[in-house]
Amino acid sequence: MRASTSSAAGRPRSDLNATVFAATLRSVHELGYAGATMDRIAVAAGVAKTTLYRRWPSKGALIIDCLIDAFGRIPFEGVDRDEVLSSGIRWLADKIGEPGVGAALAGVFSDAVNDPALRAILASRLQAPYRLALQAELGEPPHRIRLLMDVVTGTLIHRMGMTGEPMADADVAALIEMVLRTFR
Amino acid sequence: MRASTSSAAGRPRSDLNATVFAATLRSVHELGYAGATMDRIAVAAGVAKTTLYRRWPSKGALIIDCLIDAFGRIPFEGVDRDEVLSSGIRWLADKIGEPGVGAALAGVFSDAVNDPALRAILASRLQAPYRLALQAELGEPPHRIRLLMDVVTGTLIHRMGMTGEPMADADVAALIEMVLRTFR
DNA sequence: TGATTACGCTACCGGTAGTAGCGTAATCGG
DNA sequence: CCGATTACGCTACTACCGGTAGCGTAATCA
Repeated sequence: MRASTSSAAGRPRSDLNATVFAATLRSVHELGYAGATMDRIAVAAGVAKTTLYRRWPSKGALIIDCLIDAFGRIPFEGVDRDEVLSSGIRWLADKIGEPGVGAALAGVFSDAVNDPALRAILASRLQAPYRLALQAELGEPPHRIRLLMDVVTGTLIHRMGMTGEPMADADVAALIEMVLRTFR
Repeated sequence: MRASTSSAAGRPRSDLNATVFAATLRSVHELGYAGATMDRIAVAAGVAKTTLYRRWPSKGALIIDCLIDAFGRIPFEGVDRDEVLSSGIRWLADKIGEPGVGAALAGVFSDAVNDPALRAILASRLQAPYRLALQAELGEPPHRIRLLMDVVTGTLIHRMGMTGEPMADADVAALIEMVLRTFR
């Protein structure tokens, strides 16, 4: 018996998720979210556009999968709540500062504002895991976690969107200070 | 001598800014930011699409002017900093909760993320006046005001974008509480 | 009345997300 | 080795949107 994830018959999918994700972030970094068209991403990945649509139902879904891959899991570090919170916020700020990640997040977020289907994917696949992990780690009620995520993510994205640059370290420190006063 | 704003010759512009702004917010409210196309806004306003483009250079510019009109000036209320801050945050939350305003703001914000020209308009025409007013009212250094606006606006938009609904009063109160702990 | 400017209308361009269909390549079980 | 099956590349296509060009007409002023 073969591994259950591999179907028995037919040509297997070539292993190009990593290639596509890298090409996606690179395209977004160089051309912006709107400029990173599906055609260009396909060319950058050395893949046919139709192949992208065989694997992801829409551009938004591709970007979200790309972001899930880019973010990974939160590395909870530290012993007390202060350290966990501040390291988590710094981790998110750093990730958003990586080339393409912040712009991709802001772009797909804004697409999701008026696309309920995409919003559902974004909320369930990208945000929910972190919400649950934070809830388990901090032991706060759900609405507190929601507010925490709105404040941290919203602030970082807003800065990125208004300036085009990720938030500077000094301001991240001020944000941490502010959050700690409420959630410590 | 005539009023300096009225040029001497030619057919005068008909007074339809208010009509267009109302039609814009209505369209965004009913169809979302992406669904509110320039064609539809024109039809909703009873105006030709070319007339819109004679007055606004782009859809984003129209939305921004519409938002400037919708927001107006901050009504600073209260005697001490606590009252000024909390009433200001509540005012912004209420405005964002008005039909179409939140979606329009989120939509144009996301357009601006990857359109530097639009971002410049957004920053200078919509955000700067409030930044200066807050600076004068609170007497805080510029980077503190920037952080304050990122936190408040970012949080409200993020909630709106992730849920499709404006932030509930209880959470607005919690946001105010949090901001006051840092900026009081 | 003539010059000037704004408006409505139709038609158009360039570009983007997403789809259809075909030939071909890669893998399986027999 | 062979047929079935599935994935891939490619070309062509649709539908839609932001934005523009050009023309006839309406409104205003000198």
